[in-house]
Amino acid sequence: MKEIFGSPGGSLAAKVRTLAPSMTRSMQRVAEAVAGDPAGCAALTVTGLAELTGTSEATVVRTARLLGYPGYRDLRLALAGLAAQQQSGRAPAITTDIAVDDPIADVVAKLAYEEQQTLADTAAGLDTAQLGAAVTALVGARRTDVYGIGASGLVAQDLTQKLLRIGLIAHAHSDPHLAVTNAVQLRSGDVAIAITHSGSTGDVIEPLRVAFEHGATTVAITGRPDSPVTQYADHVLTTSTSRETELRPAAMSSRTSQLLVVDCLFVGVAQRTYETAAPALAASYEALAHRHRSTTR
Amino acid sequence: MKEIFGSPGGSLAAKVRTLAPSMTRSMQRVAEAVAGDPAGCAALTVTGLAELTGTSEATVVRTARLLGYPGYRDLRLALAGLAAQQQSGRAPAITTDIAVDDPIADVVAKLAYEEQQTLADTAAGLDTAQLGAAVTALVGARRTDVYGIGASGLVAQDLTQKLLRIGLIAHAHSDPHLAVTNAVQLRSGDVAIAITHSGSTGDVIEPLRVAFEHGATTVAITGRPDSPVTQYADHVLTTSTSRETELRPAAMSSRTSQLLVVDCLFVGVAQRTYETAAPALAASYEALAHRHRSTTR
DNA sequence: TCACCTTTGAAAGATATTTTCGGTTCGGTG
DNA sequence: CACCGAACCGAAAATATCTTTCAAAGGTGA
Repeated sequence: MKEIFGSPGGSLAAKVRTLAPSMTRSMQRVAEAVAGDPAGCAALTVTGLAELTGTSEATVVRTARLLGYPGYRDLRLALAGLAAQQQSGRAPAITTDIAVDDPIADVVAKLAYEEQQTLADTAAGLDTAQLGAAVTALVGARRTDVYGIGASGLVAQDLTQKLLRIGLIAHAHSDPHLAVTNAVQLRSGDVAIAITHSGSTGDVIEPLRVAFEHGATTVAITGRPDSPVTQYADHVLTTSTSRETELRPAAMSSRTSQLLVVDCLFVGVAQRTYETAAPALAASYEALAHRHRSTTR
Repeated sequence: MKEIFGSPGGSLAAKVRTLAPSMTRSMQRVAEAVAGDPAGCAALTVTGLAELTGTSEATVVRTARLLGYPGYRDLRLALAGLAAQQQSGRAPAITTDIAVDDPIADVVAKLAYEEQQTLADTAAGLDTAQLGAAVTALVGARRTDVYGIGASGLVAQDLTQKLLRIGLIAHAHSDPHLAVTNAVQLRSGDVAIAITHSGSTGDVIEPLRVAFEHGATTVAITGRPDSPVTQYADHVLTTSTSRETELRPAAMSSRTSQLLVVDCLFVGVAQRTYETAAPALAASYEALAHRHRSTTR
């Protein structure tokens, strides 16, 4: 029963134990060092390992051979692999909240992890039928107004910027008065989108209501599918709500979630209007090129 | 279309993407080979890899250096580690680009996956020392100016909003003239942050340069660590660059990446100023409460 | 077009690995 | 106790691999 080396993680230590009896004293010293600290040994050259174990290069090579490798070089590569595996094994230790005294590296890891989680949740919870309907509405719209305030306002602008780039007519409003004033102009065939995490931001609901009553197709992007904003929404796109912690305000994850939804809308629209969207994207890219100092070689 | 990139090999693929622009043609060939097949390349000697990529040993070594290793030997060890990880680790999860005729559900899944990847890459590539230094500068700053244009402008605003919420004095500028005008006011102890994916946006570099020359501590958040903007930056925070596809403009992933960096800055600052930040966050939360109708139906 | 700078690979130089080979140790034997 | 042979070991030579140098090729801007 011979095993294929390379795949099993702990096979090296086992192999050392098995073969130890047939090893000479100095070879055992080498094997021991290797089994004891794969990562450390992977960083050493033959000479280094020979010195560490108080033996010679020749012995190290002999040991490597006995362990089944063509030479020390290959043993070393295997050790590096082993070390990496070991390391990755103890990676998922980032389940706790961010603490005040977390080192900065942990903060990065935890934030990244949490945002990834948020994305996964959002994708899983998004109703693709509603999304498709919203895309259809956008594609056929004469004009599109997007309402959002605070952090959601930035998302609204993001969506607007993107839609403009593919030739749609879109405006973002963060001023409630102007938003309502503009909403009055909307009529059937137009689209109004409200972005609010809580779903209860009056300043955003109001323009959506007006748009709704004027016959526009209305979309709500919210984390609360049962909130007030949805009563005026033809289509509701639900963002995920992750628990809020003291150092990580809800705004952070809701933003991530909202942006994913907005990206989906954008790509959906771009797909459906590919004929015009593709050249438009290319054109806007071109137009920006001269704003960048040329650094490309 | 082009090649079907397998699952990205950890952060190496990301590093390759980030550094690709600053590579010469033949170095790119090498980098591509390495990123595409870490396991295969780990089995090759310098000469072998040089032949495989149709280049010379010298070029291979140069590439290894650029990727951050002292030489090819070390790159090779890293590759072996990567290969082992990849093999034992999770399923390949191969993704193809978003196609024009992808059903909407696929679009959601692919976008979510790619953004998650972007987050992981960003976290892996972020220099925590630089991040820590930037946080320290922010904590001690009299005032902070943030420059960003287009999509990056929204990120700038996001950062500003957050910093304001914990009591720091911060302004976002997307008007180049006003940005410069304000930059002149900055002096030692102040902080200026430039956000630009390409690193070559003149309108953002200019105010940073002015701030730099007036003695402010300057930070650049960019996807191109070797771009012009970095010459005026005391601290450089690198965002990840994922490959751009027709339906997924670079702006999308760079935004995700930038936001993570910005969040890290924010949380870092909040940690260090916990005594004042915590009540400030609570207060702003309170202040908003009455803007939300309490109707949870 | 020319001058200048970048990129590149061939080959020299430096390291690391493998092999060779002779000395040493140890156990047995006369 | 001296001797012998086999296994063990490491110094150093031989080889393979990696790194550096340098000059030619290729490109760029004036």
